[in-house]
Amino acid sequence: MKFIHNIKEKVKIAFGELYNFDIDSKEVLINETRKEFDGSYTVVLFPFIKKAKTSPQELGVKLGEYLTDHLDFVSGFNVVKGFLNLEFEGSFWVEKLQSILSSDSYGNLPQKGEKVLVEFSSPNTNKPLHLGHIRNILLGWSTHKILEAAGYKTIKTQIINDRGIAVCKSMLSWQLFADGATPKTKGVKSDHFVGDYYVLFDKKLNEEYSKWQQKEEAIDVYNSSRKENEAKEIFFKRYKNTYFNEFSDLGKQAKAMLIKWERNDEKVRNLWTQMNDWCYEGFDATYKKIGVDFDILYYESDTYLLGKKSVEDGLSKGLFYKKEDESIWVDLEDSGMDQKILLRSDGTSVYMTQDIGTAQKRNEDHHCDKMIYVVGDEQEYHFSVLFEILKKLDEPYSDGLFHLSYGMVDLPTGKMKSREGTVVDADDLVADVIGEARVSAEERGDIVSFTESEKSELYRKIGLGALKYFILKVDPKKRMVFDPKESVDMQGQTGPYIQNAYVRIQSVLRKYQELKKDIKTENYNPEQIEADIIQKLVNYPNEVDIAAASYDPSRIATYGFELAKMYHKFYHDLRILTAENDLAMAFRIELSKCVSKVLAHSMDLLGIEMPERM
RNA sequence: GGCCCCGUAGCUCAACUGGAUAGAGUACCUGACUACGAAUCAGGCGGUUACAAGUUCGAAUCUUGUCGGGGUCACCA
Repeated sequence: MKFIHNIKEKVKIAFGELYNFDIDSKEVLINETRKEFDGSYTVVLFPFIKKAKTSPQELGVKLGEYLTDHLDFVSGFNVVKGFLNLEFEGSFWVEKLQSILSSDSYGNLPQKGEKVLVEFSSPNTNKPLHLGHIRNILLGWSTHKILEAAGYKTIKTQIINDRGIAVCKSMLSWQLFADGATPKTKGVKSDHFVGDYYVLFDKKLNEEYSKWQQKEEAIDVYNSSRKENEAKEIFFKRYKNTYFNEFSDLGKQAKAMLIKWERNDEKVRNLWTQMNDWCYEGFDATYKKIGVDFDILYYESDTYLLGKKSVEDGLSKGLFYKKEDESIWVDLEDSGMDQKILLRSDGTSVYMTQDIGTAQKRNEDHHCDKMIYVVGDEQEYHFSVLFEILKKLDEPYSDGLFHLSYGMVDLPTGKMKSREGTVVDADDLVADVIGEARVSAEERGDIVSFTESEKSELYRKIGLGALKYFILKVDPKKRMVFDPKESVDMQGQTGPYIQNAYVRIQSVLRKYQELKKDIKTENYNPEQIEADIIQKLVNYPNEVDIAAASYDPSRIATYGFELAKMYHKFYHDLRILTAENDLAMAFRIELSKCVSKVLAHSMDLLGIEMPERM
């Protein structure tokens, strides 16, 4: 977008020459002209009318004349209120198209020489992935693609929560109730198999809890700990966690198992390895289906002891403090936060300790300039605290930390609640969208020549294209409603709509191959819609840059739709292979090629693949 | 209750970070295939940007207050 910069510079010079005042060229605001007016780009004049001591109209005309005279690509102008609309030479757009066409990496920005680590997904190994993970995974994947395009080196990682009481629940449940069953003997996908025992644990615990509530012990607890007027039901709902920790037999067993795990008990460790392997096998299948992978994995079982040393170091430097009971804390009240515990009184670590250690380990491993954490917005406070602590510790990467916080995914019926069984399973979801794509594709019947495996590959591309677009088009930080019916729509602002624009172009290009004409297009004078499309194409690198800087894939999603929409209109209004003359045909082929390149590039940034036919 | 985020067409989302008459999709109504692919295109309907005040040339966007929704305030992760 160098020419935008040139315009700004010329505006600065013009103000000096015409009105004798000086500005910074950065103060000049240039927008794309709204489509109800003539012109391509618009200079906003309001900020300068005081200094110019004239009316917006006169300033606009003077400046417009100056720019038309001094910039060869400006062919004319019009002034509406305080807006100077600049009209561009057709040859300018034709040249721009040529330069996009000849670039084989259009949309990839120059290398920035920085390395960024992107953490996403990060599941627990006690149940399969669900819709919430899907939003996380798609955002993380897309963010890494966008950063790569923007010139960063990236490392995709996750922290796998493979230990702790939740994992022990599944393990214990399997040990008590499975009677040696395996995913194979049950014929169930292996991560779902593990999840089933997690659910079963909760069921058994509830049974145990209900029985306990009849006992005298429970009634004593109720009478002594309830709030005023609190009904039994409500009290016991609230009390469940305490029950688990203090009275439950299953709870005792699970906690005993956790302790054995920490002591490296061979039997427990073997069971743990087995069940985690089942999870990983299932997760990998899901990742593969979605089309994502990771460069390096971190496991909580390896990292949960990290960070202690830094806390001790921080303590000796006086950054942290120790209470009488030997627990270690940090005081962040100067930064508007609380006091936070970093090490328990018994010397064991907490979540925060671990995250400090993990960040340091990652930096030692990869020397990152930035680290992006894709984690739901319920952990915003945790990450502001973490980042503040890392700053206090003077970590070299601490200015490059970012919590890519995204809103929860709701269903039309409300929140997803695992207890109420309304959680949308990731594998089911993926299977549904692919199934829906099959139905739509078969209705259209343009794929009879496809083999079975080509067909299923196509359904996968279309179904996932619909799903991914549906989720990524929403601004990450906003909570979103996921309507399963709308997520499989293939018309309107959807992934398949964009894929369809691409497919149409491929079809035209295939036919053009047979004609094989070689015509120079530099003398072509583009139609309005053609110039508009080129303007859109020219803006693409800028969009990539902004999306990278704001970690926001939804910008790319919107861009892709707008470009596809313009192309569909162009395709409808103008003829390509049967154009008025060979010059127009050649130009429109070039334009189509460029559009298909940018569509494919932008959708690739979202993890959406383009079929050649559909 | 303290702090943080959000509130835009019936529904799902935009609005280049303070710029023009707030735009798309969907749903509903209408028109365009003996067209290079109709998963398309064109038109209609739909808004006091939750409400109120303020800041200025100009506010969905910034400030304050009210109402409504969510999150978070563990020696859990």
